[in-house]
Amino acid sequence: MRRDELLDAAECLLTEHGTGALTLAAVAERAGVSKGGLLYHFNSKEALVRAMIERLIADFDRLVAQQGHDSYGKNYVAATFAAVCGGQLRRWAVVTGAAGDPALLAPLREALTRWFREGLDAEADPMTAQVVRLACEGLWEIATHAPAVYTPEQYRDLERHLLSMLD
Amino acid sequence: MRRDELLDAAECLLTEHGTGALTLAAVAERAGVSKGGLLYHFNSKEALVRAMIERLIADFDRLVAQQGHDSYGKNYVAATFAAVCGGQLRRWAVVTGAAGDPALLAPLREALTRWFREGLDAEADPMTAQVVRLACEGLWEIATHAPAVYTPEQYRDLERHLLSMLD
DNA sequence: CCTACTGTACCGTCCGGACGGTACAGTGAG
DNA sequence: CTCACTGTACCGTCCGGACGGTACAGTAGG
Repeated sequence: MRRDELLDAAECLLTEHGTGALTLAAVAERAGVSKGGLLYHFNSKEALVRAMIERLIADFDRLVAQQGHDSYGKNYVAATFAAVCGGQLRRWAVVTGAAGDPALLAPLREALTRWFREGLDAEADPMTAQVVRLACEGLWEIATHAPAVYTPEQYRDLERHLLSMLD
Repeated sequence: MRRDELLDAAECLLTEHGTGALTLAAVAERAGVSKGGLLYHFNSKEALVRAMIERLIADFDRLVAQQGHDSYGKNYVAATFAAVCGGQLRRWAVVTGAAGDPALLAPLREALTRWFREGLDAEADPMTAQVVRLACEGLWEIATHAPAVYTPEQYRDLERHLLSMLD
């Protein structure tokens, strides 16, 4: 699908040069496509950003589902580390892209609420489970903005520790 | 200081209508000032955003220093909850404003690293201390994007719990 | 007389979006 | 086999508008 390559190009621009660089012309050039070609797939800039948000949510849901633990909470932790350590840090970038118009963030807000509530009743210690999920959120922030804070080994230790907190 | 009112106006626009609404004309109008008057204080849009970032960092540092606990970690937790529960959620908005150019975020990245490392050696259980700080980061995210997740009482419980984790 | 503005008029640039046209790979009728 | 037609995937150009920034004349307060 050429569509995905266009979304990739948009994400790259966002992560590398910020929202100011996210123009239709720049995305098109990055993807090796003309501006007209880009607008064929996404008939407005808003549609492009919306698609980025939707793909982001779908990808993470898929990642959670792929983990093989025995609770949603643990799968969520594992998916977070898989994404963060795998260098898939586009989340922040995509979100800033959508920050131009708060309405575009609505699907993400909804997803965030879902990620936070799902399977919480099944947890043995709800308070600890919440702390773990909050820590996962925080991890995104740190990995994106202050990656020097943790080494790969520390990430592994942290993951193990968070998973053990859910036992 | 009139300068602060201008920064307030810019933050309001950012939180309410997103980065797309942050134009010099709009900020001036919101603050009841002419565009010329705004440019008298901040001679470019970049300078305005930079000032917002700097004020954000300085304010949070002050808030941490105002807390009366016996460790930096606890003061950090208390300051986070004070800011989040007090409705001071401009952090996210300000950051998106600066996301137009990643270079503007450098001071914030530095502050984030500092907030994360300061007093970590003095903690009895470093791993737990890190989890607590990560959870604080996550709290910003949740409070900003999914405020319905927690009631005021849950915030209080969560704060008490995080503080107790540092004992 | 200086500081802190106001107000207006304006410029150059950039950006989103619209539009018309092109190439080409099917596909189904006869 | 072929001709007509359809849908997909683009290209190149153009325009209106918004935005950042400049310039400058004026003014009210201390």
